[in-house]
Amino acid sequence: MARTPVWKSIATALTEDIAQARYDTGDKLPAEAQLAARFGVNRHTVRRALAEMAAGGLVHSRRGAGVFVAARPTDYPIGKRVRFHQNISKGGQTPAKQILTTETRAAAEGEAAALGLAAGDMVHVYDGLSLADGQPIALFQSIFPSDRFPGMLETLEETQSVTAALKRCGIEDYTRLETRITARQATATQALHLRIPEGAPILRTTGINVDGNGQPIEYGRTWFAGDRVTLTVGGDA
Amino acid sequence: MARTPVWKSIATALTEDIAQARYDTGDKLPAEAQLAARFGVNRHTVRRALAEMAAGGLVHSRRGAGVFVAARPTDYPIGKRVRFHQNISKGGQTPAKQILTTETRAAAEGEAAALGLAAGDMVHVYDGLSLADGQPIALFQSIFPSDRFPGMLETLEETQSVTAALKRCGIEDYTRLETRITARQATATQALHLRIPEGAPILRTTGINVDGNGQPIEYGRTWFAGDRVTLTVGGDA
DNA sequence: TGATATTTGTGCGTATGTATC
DNA sequence: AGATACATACGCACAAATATC
Repeated sequence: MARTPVWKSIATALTEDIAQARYDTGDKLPAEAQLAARFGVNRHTVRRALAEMAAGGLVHSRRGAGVFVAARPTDYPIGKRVRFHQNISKGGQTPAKQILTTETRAAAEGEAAALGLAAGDMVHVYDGLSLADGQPIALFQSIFPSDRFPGMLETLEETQSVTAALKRCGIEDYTRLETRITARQATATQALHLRIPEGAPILRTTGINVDGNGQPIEYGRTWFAGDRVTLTVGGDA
Repeated sequence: MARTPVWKSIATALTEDIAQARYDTGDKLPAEAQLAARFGVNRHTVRRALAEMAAGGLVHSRRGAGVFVAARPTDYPIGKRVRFHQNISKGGQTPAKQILTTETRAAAEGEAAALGLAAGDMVHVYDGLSLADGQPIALFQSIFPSDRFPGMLETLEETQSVTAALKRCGIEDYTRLETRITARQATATQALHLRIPEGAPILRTTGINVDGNGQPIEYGRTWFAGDRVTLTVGGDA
């Protein structure tokens, strides 16, 4: 078996340092020469690690000045009420969304099952990109029964907010039944959107949101950039 | 109503076979030609069924080798009470643990902070491997304040159970404060223990367990093989 | 303002192990 | 087995941008 490249372990070590807030956002990392000394390697090897982290958007360097922490991993609470806008704002970051596609089509088998629909029933599909402080955090796909929310897509394109769109459809509140989490590797398209290297770790969550009567109203899948997000369970859930 | 396609019934028949453990994980299914004979259909029809199952992740095929039963992802509930033995048994699988190392040493900075200790206080460290149905699913490290649980390591080595060891130390119940989840890539050593390719996606969770008075008693980190585990939040949490 | 030290960016050369043809 | 390509890692030198006194 091939052993892990030194530059990769250095990258994870530094990533860990940043995640554990040993370096804060905006802080300058030690100079490359110092890091090379600390890890006992050549400066090139440190540079390879920093390049990887820069590709992931974790740091950025300024010639003559130093290497700076671009972003600390965002905390994203998972619980009964999952609201993107709230989650990001509460962490002191600025949330934003980009619509990739919206369409209305027949539900696939798994989608229909999740929403309690019959196979072939129509659904609204909302593909998008979530950002925090301008940096892409996650790709998501939200699926709604179109029977129940006929004119929903227009509101969604206006406000980009699931909560707002559902509210206009008469849903005052909704809660998350269950969230399922697995780890995957980024495909080429995912990597492109999230601006991470291909094959980088991805947190995939799937969840079903229900209205007050326990009726499923949204089947959502989200692919988080693993380096930039920490999902949290409990605490304030 | 159109009657179900033949390929679909074949897919469900084979899925049933796998669910009833007639074929175990990792087993090779009979060759497509043999399956075609068994079901009395053309090989193309069998292939359509296998394609559906492969899309669902149930099997995967290797050209020239055969079609193999993919490991069924283990559901692992994350919530207030996280118990490895319970979690695995409830899913109908057989839990097991392997001790890798146990030691008592001074706490690192982050560990001390998590447990509410002073820097340099002594802690018990328990490194191990968790298995379900004989297949490794996670590496873990549990850290306990040694002041409070002096003779804990012996019990731990006997029973391999955190819950049992804590019980013998007078802790009847404990709950999880918060769980933090990120995605990483497997290092060489992790890959070796978990028997996954290096760089494969890993789910890393960190959590703090507290006693009835909210006093931290365990700081635990776990690295799940992302392909083999689905963390679930809510539902029965 | 201006000289100087620091720090990143770039280029070239060398060596080694691994995978592939 | 041999040839070839590729990734990793080290070492040295210098250019360019920035910080500091």
